[in-house]
Amino acid sequence: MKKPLAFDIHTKGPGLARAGVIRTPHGDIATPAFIAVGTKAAVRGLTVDMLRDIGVEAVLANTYHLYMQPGEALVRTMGGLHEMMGWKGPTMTDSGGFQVFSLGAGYGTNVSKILKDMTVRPLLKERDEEATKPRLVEIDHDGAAFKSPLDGIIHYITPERSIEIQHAIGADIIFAFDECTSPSESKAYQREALDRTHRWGKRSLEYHLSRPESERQALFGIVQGGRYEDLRKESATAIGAMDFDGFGIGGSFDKQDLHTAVRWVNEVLPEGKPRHLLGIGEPEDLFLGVENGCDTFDCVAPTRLGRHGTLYTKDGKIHISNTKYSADISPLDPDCDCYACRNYTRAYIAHLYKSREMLGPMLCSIHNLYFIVNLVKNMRQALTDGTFLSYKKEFLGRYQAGKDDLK
RNA sequence: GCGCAGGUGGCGGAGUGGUCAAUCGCAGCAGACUGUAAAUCUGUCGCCCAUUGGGCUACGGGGGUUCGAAUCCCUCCCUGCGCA
Repeated sequence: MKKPLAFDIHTKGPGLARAGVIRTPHGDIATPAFIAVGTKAAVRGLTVDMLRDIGVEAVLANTYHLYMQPGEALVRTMGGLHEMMGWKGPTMTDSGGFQVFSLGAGYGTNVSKILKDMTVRPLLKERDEEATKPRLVEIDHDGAAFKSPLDGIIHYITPERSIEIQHAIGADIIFAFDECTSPSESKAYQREALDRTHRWGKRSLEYHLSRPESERQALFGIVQGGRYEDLRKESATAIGAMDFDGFGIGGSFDKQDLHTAVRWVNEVLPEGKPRHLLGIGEPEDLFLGVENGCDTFDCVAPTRLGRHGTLYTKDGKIHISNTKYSADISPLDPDCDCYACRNYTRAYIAHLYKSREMLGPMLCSIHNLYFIVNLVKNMRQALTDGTFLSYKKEFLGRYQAGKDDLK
C-alpha cells in the first residue's frame, strides 16, 4: 500500500537528537520543526502569507473545534483543510484528545498540563468529589461525551468517529484519539486512562487502515503515561508496536523533568518514525525535546502570549505593556529579523497594545512565532553543524539570565 | 435675577446618619498563560509605615447639628436645564 508519509533522518546526536525531513503530500517539513497552532483552521490573527514569511512549515488544526464549527461536512464542502484556509503546506489535526482534559478535568480549574512545583502535587482526592464540579466531558470505555459550549448539545466522540472527522478534514498528519490526563490525577487513574488510550489507539489505527484516506493521510499514535516512568515506557512499547506512521507524545508533565519523561519514551519508540511532542513550546523545553529525540512540536504559547502582550526576546520574556517600554524606541528584540522588529519600535507596539488596536496582537504574534519557529530551525542547523550543545548553552545562558524583568 | 437638578477617588457612576477609604465599570499598575473554554484571566488600585495590622487626609469651600456626617441644617462657590 502507498505510504502517505516518509521520514528521512540525516543527522543524529547529541543524545537522542536527530535532524531530518518529513515528506508529506503537501510538502516537506525539515525537522526538528515547530508547527504553528491554528486550532480552528486559522492561526489567530495571521494570514497564511504571514505564516510563510515567518517561516512556518506546517499548521496544526483541531478536530474537536472544526467538528463543532463549522462541522466536518462543511470543511469537506470547502475542499478540505488546505483549500479552506488557503494553506498549501503540510498540516496536522489533533484528535480532540486534549479537549478530553481541557474541557474535562481541566475545565473551570487553573490546572495546567504542566506541573511547575514539584513540592506541590495536588492529587485529586476522589473522582467522585470532583464529579460535582461542572465539566463538559464524560469519559467511558468507548469514548468521550462532549457537551458543546456553543449550544449545550452532547456529542459523543469515539476513536472511530475522531478518525472519520479527521479524514473529512483532510490534514496530512492526523492523530489517534487519546485521553490527555490532568497531572493532578492519581497514578491509579493514570493507569486506567492509559489502558483506555491504548485501546483507543488500536481502534483509531484499525479504523484508519480500513479507509482509503489512509493512503493520503498519515496517522500518529499517542503515547501517554503522565509523570510515571513505568507507564511512559509501557505506553511507548504498546503504541510503538502498532503500525502507526509516527507518534505523538502527549499528556501531563512535571516542568522539571519533562525531558526525562520524553527520553523514557523515545528510547523505546522505533527510531525510524517521526515523533511529535504535543503542546510543548517554551524555549527551554524545545531544547530538551530536541535533545531527547523529538522531531516536531506545536504550542499555543507564541500566539497566545503574543496576543496577551508577552514577547520572547533573546534576553528573556518581556511584557510589552509595562510602563518602561512606553518610550522605548528599540525593536522588540534587537537581534530579531521578523517583520515586527524590522519595522516597528517597542514604544509603538506598546501603544498599539494598550490602545487595543488589533495590529498590536498581530505584530506580537508574528514576532513570537518567528522567534520560536526560528529557534527550532537554528537548533536543526546546529545539529547539522554539530554545534547543538554549544548553541543550547549560549542561547539558554542569555535567555535565562533575563536582563529583562521576566524569566 | 428667579426656579429646578446637581457637585463623590484619574474618568464614569453607586452610596443618602454609624458596619465607608467609600459597590461597580473604565483607565492605570503588575502578574499568569505549554496538543487554544483564552484579543483571556488574576491581583492591585487615596497617602504613609506594616506580616496580620496601624496611622493620616478625604466625598466643591466654610460653618453648624450629632456620641458619630459623603449622608441632616446654614452659607458661599461652581455646573446643567428652564423661565425672565
